[in-house]
Amino acid sequence: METAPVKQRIQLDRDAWVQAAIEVLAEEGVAGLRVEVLAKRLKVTKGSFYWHFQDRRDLLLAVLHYWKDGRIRDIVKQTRAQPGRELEQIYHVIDIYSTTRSRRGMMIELAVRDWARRDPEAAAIVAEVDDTRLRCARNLFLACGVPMEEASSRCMLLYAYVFGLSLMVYDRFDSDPARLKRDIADLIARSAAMKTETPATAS
Amino acid sequence: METAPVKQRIQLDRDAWVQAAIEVLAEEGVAGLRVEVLAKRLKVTKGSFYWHFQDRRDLLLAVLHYWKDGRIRDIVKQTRAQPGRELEQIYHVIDIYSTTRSRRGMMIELAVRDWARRDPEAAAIVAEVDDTRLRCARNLFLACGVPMEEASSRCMLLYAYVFGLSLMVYDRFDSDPARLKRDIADLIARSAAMKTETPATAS
DNA sequence: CGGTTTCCATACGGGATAGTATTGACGAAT
DNA sequence: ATTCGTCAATACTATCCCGTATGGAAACCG
Repeated sequence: METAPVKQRIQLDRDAWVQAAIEVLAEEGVAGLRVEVLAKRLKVTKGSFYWHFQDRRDLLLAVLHYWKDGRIRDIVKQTRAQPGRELEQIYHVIDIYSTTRSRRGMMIELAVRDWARRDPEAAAIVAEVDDTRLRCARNLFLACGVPMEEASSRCMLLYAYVFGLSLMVYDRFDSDPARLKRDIADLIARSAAMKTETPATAS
Repeated sequence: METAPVKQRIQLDRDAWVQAAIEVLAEEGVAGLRVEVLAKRLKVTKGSFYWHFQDRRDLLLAVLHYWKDGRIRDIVKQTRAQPGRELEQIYHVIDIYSTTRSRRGMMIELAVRDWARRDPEAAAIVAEVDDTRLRCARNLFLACGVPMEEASSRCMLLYAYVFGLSLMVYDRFDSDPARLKRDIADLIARSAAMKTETPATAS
């Protein structure tokens, strides 16, 4: 399980810093992502950090690109459906984002998006990810027989919903959040234009 | 237009600080809300601040409550419809939040929600606001003849959508965002259970 | 084995910020 | 006019943090 028999280093590399940075990002947001804090977490000093990175900004950009690559990899995987099971896959995508299961991923997602509201470079990365996501999801709708414009509307609604949902605090509102989410998934996914009428609710 | 003929003070009071704080909050987020920065913006020094507030936390809580009151006031106003025009009002609510017109308000909204992700007190405030909003919006759906559970789903979808939308960067995705938003509004507002079939798209 | 490279520790300067303590200015009441 | 209460300026301490400079240890190379 060693990375390489020759040249095994127990030392930190750029990637280790980026990984830890993403952890902090999820917990504290970009504002809490300080190099000395990060160094303490990795049990080294800044001396190490400034060896691997030019400055703080350098780390932030690395985090951004690391996140982007991971997201896009996941997206294409999640939106690849066996022919005929596209609707099922749509439900699956909604489910992935709206459950507490992927809490960590959503925390990172929200931290990056908040970051992007004030940082053009982060905004550009989010734009790429969103574009990919929307196109992939739209293809699923198209494969279900939904016309282009409606497919666009529905996939946009889908992603806006899942991100917005994790910004809300709705404990007091509904006693059965599971039912709520199921019904909302139907509102998003079910189109009159669809081939399948009563889809097996992919759970 | 004077506040009071007697006792007019040109000096700062708590409220002036809170107002300015919300301005900074919109621009920089909670993390950027520092007392010295705020003081500079108001052209005074911290000496003034610590007279009006116990500490930074004191200001933050004041901001939170000020925001809550304003939100709830707006919500009840926005969701009050003349009988028979409830559907129109639903479209209006969607419109309010999804246009760039109310950009400032949305920036504050997002800043508070990001804040709430790490601060229990902020989360409690957001919970109150969300609960009020959801119930008010649900009443609109109910008034349209939509059954309870569907009304719950649709109003939740409504708010999650508008917040999520302002987190996304979709410039490249669609060439006609106006049409997109219109169609999505239809997906959210239009129910099979509705009395009115083809509502005049309140623009 | 000695030199070189790689990675990290330490020490330092400088800036931003929270909070306190003290003083000062100004208007209002007596 | 004197006094008092209100609000703000100044000065100071203590942190936290970025970035740099420099030295040191361990691995690697010849």
